[in-house]
Amino acid sequence: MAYDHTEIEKKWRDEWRKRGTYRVENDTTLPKYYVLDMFPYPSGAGLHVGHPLGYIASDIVARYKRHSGFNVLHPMGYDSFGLPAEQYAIQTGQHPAKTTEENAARYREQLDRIGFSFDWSREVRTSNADYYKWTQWIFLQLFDSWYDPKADMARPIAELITRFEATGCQGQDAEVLTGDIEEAIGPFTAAEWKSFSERTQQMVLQHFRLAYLSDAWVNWCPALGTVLANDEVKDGVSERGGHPVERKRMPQWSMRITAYAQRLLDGLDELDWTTSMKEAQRNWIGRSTGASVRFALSPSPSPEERGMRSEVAPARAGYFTADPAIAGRLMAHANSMRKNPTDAEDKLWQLIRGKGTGEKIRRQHIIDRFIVDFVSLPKRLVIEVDGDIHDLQKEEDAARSIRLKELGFDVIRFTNDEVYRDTHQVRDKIKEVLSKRTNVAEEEKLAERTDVEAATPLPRRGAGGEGTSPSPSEKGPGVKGIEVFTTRPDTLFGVSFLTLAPEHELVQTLTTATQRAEVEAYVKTSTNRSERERQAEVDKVSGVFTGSYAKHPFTGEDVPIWVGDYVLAGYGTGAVMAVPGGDQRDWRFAKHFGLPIIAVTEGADIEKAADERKDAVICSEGFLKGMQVPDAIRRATEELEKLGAGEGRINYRLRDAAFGRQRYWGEPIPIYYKDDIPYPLPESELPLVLPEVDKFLPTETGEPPLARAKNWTYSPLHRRGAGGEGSGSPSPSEKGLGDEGAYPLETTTMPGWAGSSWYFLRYMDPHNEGRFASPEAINYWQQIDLYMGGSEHATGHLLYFRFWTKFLFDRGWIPFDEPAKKLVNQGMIQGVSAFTPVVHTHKAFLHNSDRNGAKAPRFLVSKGRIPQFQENAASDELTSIYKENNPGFPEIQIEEFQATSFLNQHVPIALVDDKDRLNVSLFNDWRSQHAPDEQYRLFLELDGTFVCTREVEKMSKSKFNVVNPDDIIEKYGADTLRLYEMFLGPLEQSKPWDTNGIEGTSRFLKKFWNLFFEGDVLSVSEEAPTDAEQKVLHATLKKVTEDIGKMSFNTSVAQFMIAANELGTLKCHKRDILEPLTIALAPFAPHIAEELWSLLGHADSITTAKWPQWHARFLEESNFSYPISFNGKTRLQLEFPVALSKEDVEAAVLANPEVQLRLEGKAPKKVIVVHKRIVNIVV
RNA sequence: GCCCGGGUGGUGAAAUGGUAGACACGAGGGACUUAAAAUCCCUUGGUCCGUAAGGGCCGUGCGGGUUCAAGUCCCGCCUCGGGCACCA
Repeated sequence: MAYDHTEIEKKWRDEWRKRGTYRVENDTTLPKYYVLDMFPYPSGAGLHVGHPLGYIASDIVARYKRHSGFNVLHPMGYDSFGLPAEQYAIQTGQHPAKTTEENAARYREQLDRIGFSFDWSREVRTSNADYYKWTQWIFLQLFDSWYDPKADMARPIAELITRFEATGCQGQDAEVLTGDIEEAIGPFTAAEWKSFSERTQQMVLQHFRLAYLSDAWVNWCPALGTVLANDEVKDGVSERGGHPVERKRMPQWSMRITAYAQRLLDGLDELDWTTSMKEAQRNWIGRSTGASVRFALSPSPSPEERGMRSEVAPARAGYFTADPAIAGRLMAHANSMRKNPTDAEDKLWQLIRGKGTGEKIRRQHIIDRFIVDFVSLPKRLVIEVDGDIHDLQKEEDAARSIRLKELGFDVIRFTNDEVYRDTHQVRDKIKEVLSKRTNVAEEEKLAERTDVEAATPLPRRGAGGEGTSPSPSEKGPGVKGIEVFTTRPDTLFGVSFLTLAPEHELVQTLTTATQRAEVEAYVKTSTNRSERERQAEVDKVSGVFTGSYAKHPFTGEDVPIWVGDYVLAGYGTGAVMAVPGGDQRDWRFAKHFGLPIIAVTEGADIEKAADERKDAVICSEGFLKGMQVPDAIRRATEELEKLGAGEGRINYRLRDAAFGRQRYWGEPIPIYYKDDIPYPLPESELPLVLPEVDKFLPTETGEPPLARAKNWTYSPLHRRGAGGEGSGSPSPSEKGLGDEGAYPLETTTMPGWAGSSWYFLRYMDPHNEGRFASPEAINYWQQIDLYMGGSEHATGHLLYFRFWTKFLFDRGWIPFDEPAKKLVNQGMIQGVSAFTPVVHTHKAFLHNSDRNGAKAPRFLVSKGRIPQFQENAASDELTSIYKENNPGFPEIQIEEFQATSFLNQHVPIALVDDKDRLNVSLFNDWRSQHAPDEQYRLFLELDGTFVCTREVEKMSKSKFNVVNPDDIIEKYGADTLRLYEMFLGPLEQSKPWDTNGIEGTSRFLKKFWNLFFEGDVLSVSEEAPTDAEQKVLHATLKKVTEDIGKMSFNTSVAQFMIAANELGTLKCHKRDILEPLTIALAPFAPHIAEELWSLLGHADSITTAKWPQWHARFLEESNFSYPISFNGKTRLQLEFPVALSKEDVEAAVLANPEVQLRLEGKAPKKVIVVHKRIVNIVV
């Protein structure tokens, strides 16, 4: 009977479905094994042959483990929220849910055809509300948690509040602060905490929550209309689509992954992941040890020089780090100023509040880094009432106005006197100005945004606001100066200047009047430059002097402070101590601006370059002179600590992860705003279902698409959902929120990585309605034993995945803190692309010729004729064609006709045969469909064929090199496809797909099938196997068993081939051989194995069969054929009994006449005999 | 620039320091066949000597080294792929 893959595979697909063969129970009596493939995004393009590679490998392991007595969890589902479906929705108006559904159905169909043992009853999709309910729930847990560095774990935020109420946040306790704000928040007492308004308290808490709202620099991608996480940006463009990305500051939900930096690093040590994967994560986390060094400011320049109040600068200078604390204080201050307005302010407020001017006016509002007295956000008008103090700071006010102007605000000022004299007149004046101003289209957005800003203590906000004169606690000992981070404190004596990032918050403060214009211009241009531009110009040195000086902590000398964009705002403190003698970047900066370069290490040639060696001796003057670098680092750190000018410090490159997306197709963030402060939706309100919208675009005012939804609000007293029915009584906490009505809901949605950060847990218990997964299920299944997926997820998914797992562990929801014990990356299967060389017409025609409107077809040149073209031999031919096509251009001067340069144009690989010959008629058909308007000419070989070129590259639709598994399956069957993908080479390696090779595995299956048949009749004998047959069987079982353990599937397939070939030669049709072999083959080729199994008379599925053990006794040989080598070169083979001792082998070898002949009578210097291996004779 | 991987026939590749190229594709030759497909058999790293049987030499990116023995270990380079990148 011939092997009919189509019929067999269909039969067993149906049968498996019917029988529920792959259904997995949470059966706790069996040992468990959890095999997981990385979550696929169901793209519209469907699967190509590269996608299933990892799935096949993991399926083999899953099936093998099942044969070996494990209860195996091997689920599949879809990461079904994401940008492509949404982009498609924007273009076509199709709801992303619909496209996603269709794509998933197509994926399912394709996956089913390959014969995977997935338990589809456990399928999860991130876009299903019963799934994302729990994604939202986890978000709420993150929002409700802070990271306690003392316990080194996440804790409920309630504990923090209790602590604040009891002891405030002081001294040692201030260390509790994590991440960006670690050092920034000023201490406060319990009493102060209690006196804070609800608003202020919530803002302080934002600094601690693991999911928090802040104003942050983000990667904004205008083309995608959303922010991107760092790992989604590659080389300054978006990973998806390659759109430019710019830096932008905006309110943003973030995840405090930085709190976990050290644990994410440490955890790697115990994981069985590839080194490259671990290295990528280590790199991304980027831990570096060094010291923080504080440079006090040199005596401040006079107020005139500085252009601002002298007391502000040093005080502010105490708050040098990325500085939410100041903002926190600023807000608190703004609040208190609202409560304690000046008389004039209050007088005016009473008139203009409410609808007094026809516009909503806010008072004491933070804009950028200033608190303004009054503002109309929609009309972008700032109203200032100046007290006497302003007379002293005209210049600062001017600077402030400039900054506000940049942001689109105009400022009108009134003096106290004016207000006192006639408040109404002032009001009318304001009304008049307001009425002339156009309402900024983004009214709503702006109002919200700035409110959020105001509600959020912002990093790097600080200096400059009037009335923010520092409290006593901000002055005094707290004043530290400029803090820098360095990994080389040993080079401190080589510091010749400091450099601040242009975004550094002290730049404004430190800039002297004379330098102001230059600095501001510089800061402006460098912040406006896109990331890409900045990256492209890394070799360009730029910077500007602020005019100020800092004090060297050891020498006390004045060190000039510069601004330079080679310093990154986001790393360390955004400031560096420049050691041009020891750091190449500093060196280039110093060279460029003629700053002094001090040699720090012995033997350095500082004229040529900085010396960055770490195995050197310090030579700069000072107490470190003569010390080895590592010793000097230690000593310098100690000295800094003694002086209170710094301390040892560890820095991470890892940034907090941007979490919100200004997009529709994602999980809604379960947050509502009351008084602009984010509050968590009560758990009972989950899931917060993604609302329907009329369009999937941002609103006219630039708000995310969710803002289009009707009633996108939350009313504590009226339950959301299901038409307001069953309005259960609100919980006490809900009551506490008051009943003012509907609060706006958050309009950004979660990023793609949210749902995929915990999906492995849901598979354990996918239908649980009361918990993300039951503790029983989690305790049983535990961690993933084998996680299979692409290495491109090294710094994105896999880091967040580990982060959420650690978090859930901290809060006691799961009993382990790493998701996947073993990780294997399958390589990429590349495509083979075919190209037709095309004459580069610009080179050919446009040379020195007037060519307006001239047309020419594309000249496609067969590979073999290229040399002829390059020698210009075809130019007459081309010229005539060119003239033919341009009858209106009789006088075209084709001065020099050269077709020396060729471009490669993709053609579908399917149109090219295995000798690279193009099927011209199919090609013509394809062209007429694909580019009907474009003319072309083919230049054939002399034999009339057209030969293409080939290249291996990524498999993708646009390169016309995609091979669809469906086609392969139709022709050869799924089992052949599975075997071939495994046979192609080592799993981890990337390799090109070449369909030609598939014949080999296809033949193998036929041969294997034929072992069971004689002619057309099933013929399996019950005869006892011979030793030779047993040897084939057991050698195969041994090899395959060992290879599966090593995930070396290509060699196991080769071994199956050897077995089939040898058993074929032996004409073996014996059950005792074939049956175990069939079980061993089952994980690789499940359909044919299942069919043969049933033909062997089994009613049960082969998947329940026990894995056959191999026995060494069948592999024992009585003789071994020793290779006899002379000086390591094998010359002959001699067979001896295995039992023969080394000495006997040696004697026998030397006695051999051929060996004697080769020795030419000389005695060998040495004879090495390795038992059952080799004999080497040294002569 | 830094950090990871790789580099073996025409191709995909195999090889606990112990016979380099298993297995497969492709190619060449042959059998069966009216023919083709399918199937089966033989040859297939390069090169030289030989009519032949057979034999010699060279070969795992390059150059050194360790060893009785190196694709495998060590040192230095070249090169391809991936990750990170003014990260102080």
